[in-house]
Amino acid sequence: MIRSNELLGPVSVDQDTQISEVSGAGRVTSAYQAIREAIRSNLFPPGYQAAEVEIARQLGMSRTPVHEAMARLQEDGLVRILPKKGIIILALSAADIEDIYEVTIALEGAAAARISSFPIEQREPVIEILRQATLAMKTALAGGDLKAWAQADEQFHETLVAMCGNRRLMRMAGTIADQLHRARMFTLNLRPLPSASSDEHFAIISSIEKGEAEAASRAARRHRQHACDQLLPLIARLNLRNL
Amino acid sequence: MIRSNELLGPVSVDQDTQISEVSGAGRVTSAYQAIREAIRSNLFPPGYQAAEVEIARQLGMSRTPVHEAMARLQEDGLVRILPKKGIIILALSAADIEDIYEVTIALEGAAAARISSFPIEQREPVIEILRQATLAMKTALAGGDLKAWAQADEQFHETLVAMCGNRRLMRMAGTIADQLHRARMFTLNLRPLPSASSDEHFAIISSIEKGEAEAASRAARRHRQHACDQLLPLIARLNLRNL
DNA sequence: CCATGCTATCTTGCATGCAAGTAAGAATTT
DNA sequence: AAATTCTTACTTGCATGCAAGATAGCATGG
Repeated sequence: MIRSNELLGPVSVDQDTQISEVSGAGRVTSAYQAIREAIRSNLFPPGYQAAEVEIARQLGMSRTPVHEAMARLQEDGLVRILPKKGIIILALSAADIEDIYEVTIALEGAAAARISSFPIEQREPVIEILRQATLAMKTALAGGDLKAWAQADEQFHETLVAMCGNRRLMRMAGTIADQLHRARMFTLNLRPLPSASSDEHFAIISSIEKGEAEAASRAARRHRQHACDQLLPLIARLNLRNL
Repeated sequence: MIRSNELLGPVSVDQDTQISEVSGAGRVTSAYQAIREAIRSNLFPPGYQAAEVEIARQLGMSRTPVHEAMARLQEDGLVRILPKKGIIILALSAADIEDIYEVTIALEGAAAARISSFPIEQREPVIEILRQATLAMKTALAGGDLKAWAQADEQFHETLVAMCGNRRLMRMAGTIADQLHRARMFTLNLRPLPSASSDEHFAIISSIEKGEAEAASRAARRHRQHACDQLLPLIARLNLRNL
């Protein structure tokens, strides 16, 4: 059983092992974001078993906010609360990834469609950001900087949902996007160079520019579907469980 | 300001005003479901201002589970927690309805596509349920029983997402569907008879039966889009704020 | 040596207590 | 009478206390 001390530092410096606190609205939000980031960045890897009181200590707060944050994280599908036993960071199975992609495909498709139906003066700045991000992808790929490529790619997709104006969609997509992040980072250097991505992005941008909502939706969905089709066999073949 | 006593009963029987408790996993879930149902059924109408302690009393539990349930309900967009002031049941604006429909359209489209890609032996029973629900809609409509029609319609859509096998999608769609429920019930007798719905449902069923995922997705999306296009002008025209 | 039962400990679930912030209304002043 | 200040009651946010369940390890009996 993996315990916190083995991962966050030796016992002797236990008093110092604190994950960075995020100042925000309340302690619950603070805990939620901090834990989430810890999971996203793999500081809390899948299988990591934590106790509320331990995380609370690391965050410098009582169990209550951590308890509430964990409930939210379980809702998000990131952790599993085993009653009277503890909290375990969940791994993502291949089936999970497929489900997550399916939802992402649906939501991003809707976001692309919505942006396409904006008036031109509202579409213009969005298109500019999307284009910049895609160009950054191209240059990063040309320079062999996969990490920069991934970052630019994420910015493209984040922009797509962040700019669509539908808050519920944004929240849902955001929640789900974090879960993909880990899987994508893990397989980043394992998969073939994603050279087609830029073109697919440009296809999405082009449809948005022309105001063709249905085409933009389809292009966005096709793009994510391709990514999913590339990622899934990799995970299955390598029998990657720790995502 | 609307207070609980005015809505849930006179003061003299305060000790008896309890909203039905749902036995389940824990008190948090119990509170969540009970409050959610109270909102859904308009027992807690929009604008209703509640205090944690009051609801806790009605549910026969302490503030803590109610507090956590309320946090979830705020996440769901059903209530707003005003710090140090109270909890207010939110109304749905026309823009909210539009956003909700947009997400529903995306998710149900994905669900329909997924079901279409099932092997035939798995598709068969789903199709049967969908067909039954649609037939029930037809007979209800013929008999002028709008309430039965709405129930059958909801069953159709619930089945679509419940059977798709993607839990994340199910949860998201479920959360959002509840928010539509109120609006649909309010406008049920105000809108023209939804005679086209059955045919659109049959179109969805047909595509699923043929295993045409993309067609099923499109049919499902078009159907919900039509419903949205019918509902929104009504809400705007009647200046309905209390949804 | 192995199996079985017991105990000590660790876990969450929830109730309660306390602090801090808000608003409404009473009391006071102009 | 009107405006202003102060008090008081009520709200959530969070810490803490306590109970109940689960587990691991030890002791005990075979």
